[in-house]
Amino acid sequence: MDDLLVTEGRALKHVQVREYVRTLVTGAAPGSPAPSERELVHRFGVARMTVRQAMDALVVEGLLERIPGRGTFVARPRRTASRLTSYSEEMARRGLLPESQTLLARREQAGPGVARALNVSEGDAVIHWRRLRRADAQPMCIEDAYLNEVLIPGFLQSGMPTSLYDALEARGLRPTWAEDSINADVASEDEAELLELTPGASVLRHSRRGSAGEKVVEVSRTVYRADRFTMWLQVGAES
Amino acid sequence: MDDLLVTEGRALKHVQVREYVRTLVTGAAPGSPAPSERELVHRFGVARMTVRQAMDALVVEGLLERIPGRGTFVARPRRTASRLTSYSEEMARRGLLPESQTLLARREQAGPGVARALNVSEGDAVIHWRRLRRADAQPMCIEDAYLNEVLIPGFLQSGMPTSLYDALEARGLRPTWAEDSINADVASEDEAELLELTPGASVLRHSRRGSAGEKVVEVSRTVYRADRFTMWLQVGAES
DNA sequence: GAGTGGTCTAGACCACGAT
DNA sequence: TCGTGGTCTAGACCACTCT
Repeated sequence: MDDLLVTEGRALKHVQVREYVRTLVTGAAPGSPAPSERELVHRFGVARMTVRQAMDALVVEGLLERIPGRGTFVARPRRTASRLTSYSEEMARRGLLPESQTLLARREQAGPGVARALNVSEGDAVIHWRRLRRADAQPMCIEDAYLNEVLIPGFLQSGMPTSLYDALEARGLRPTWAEDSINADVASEDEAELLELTPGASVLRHSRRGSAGEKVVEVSRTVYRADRFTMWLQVGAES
Repeated sequence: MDDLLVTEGRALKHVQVREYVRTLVTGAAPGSPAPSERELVHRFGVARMTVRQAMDALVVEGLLERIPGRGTFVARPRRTASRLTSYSEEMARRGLLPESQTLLARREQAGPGVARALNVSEGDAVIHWRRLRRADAQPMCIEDAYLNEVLIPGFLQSGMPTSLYDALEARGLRPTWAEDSINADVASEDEAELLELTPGASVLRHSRRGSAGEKVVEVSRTVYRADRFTMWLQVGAES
């Protein structure tokens, strides 16, 4: 939120110092020295506590590392839990070309399960979006996404986007938090036909409840061809 | 109030204030007010910047939340990515009784795949621990864990623990970071026999590379009965 | 108007690392 | 010895909330 003030001419001093140091430091190799606190005091004509406030923020961010008696240095990037990735991003990471074919996109009344997951009342309007997704032209998965229409009015009318997560991000609603469940199963007849499998072939089922802040924005169920898809994830955080 | 501080002979002032506030605040309901900064200034006879340093630390920890013009309050606990949980913890969470039967526990020479994953050289000594794991007396999964023997000397001789993660934790090596891969498959004949399945039944395969700090401490492959196991996980972090 | 947190100053002394 | 970050002081003004 402080960042918003940078565009204004009257940015807070500690923000000015922080952003100045950030530009110096982004892209620099881990271990490179940052300016010393006293150097920044002279450069900006501010008190040392102000400089420390600026540097503190960057240290908390994980961008800088202080070493008493030596100085302040660019920190080695910390490993943290994965950002939630969209299907497009996932496939791009694997070097595959993602494609999507909308099978269904309409308003529905929320059933009991979807209503509970989306934190809405049964019968409330939700958007149901079903897509067959391919990678390098081969069927990969079928995804049923349910969205809370109250949060994204006019979504269906605005033309369906390529990437759901990009569309949500444009509205400030990209999920940053998700509860997932994953299990192994076999394909139903309908699924097998769409995925070009024989019924009974192995599939991976993935359910997600994705939230942005306090709001549940997405509930989805995806069924993947097990022979083409292995889920990768990183969990935990470096101490 | 001084009573709390007696344990520390020469604690730093901001640490004294921080720990005093922490004791007041732990267990308090989210939204409860913390002492105001000026109140702490008077109580401890310190400068306000010192109090702010103390409170800043608790805010960064996620314990407190500042609301300008109103005060400082106990924060609602933040959602963060799951701690890495052991099998025992996972089953306990589901209300099931975990059991483990060691099928194999010995030193081996690392093969190419395990060596690469564990960051050791091919042929280095590794510990291979294979267990059949049950939940409420029913077969649940087979786990093959590989451990870097250099990090845990005497592990095999010390008697096998019930929980690998507890044993690693006792050595300061509990993984806090993992790279996982998950896919769906069918049981092999050997797996089917141990898991009391028919060959070809659905299973969930889970591979993990778990690290503590910079060290890779655990590489494991686990095969779960799909009819009894659904993986749950939480990803991302609240913004 | 009183109280709160947010920002900021202009100094100070300390422990520690490098030279 | 000199420079570094770590700690600390005793004030100040601001914007904001609550009553």
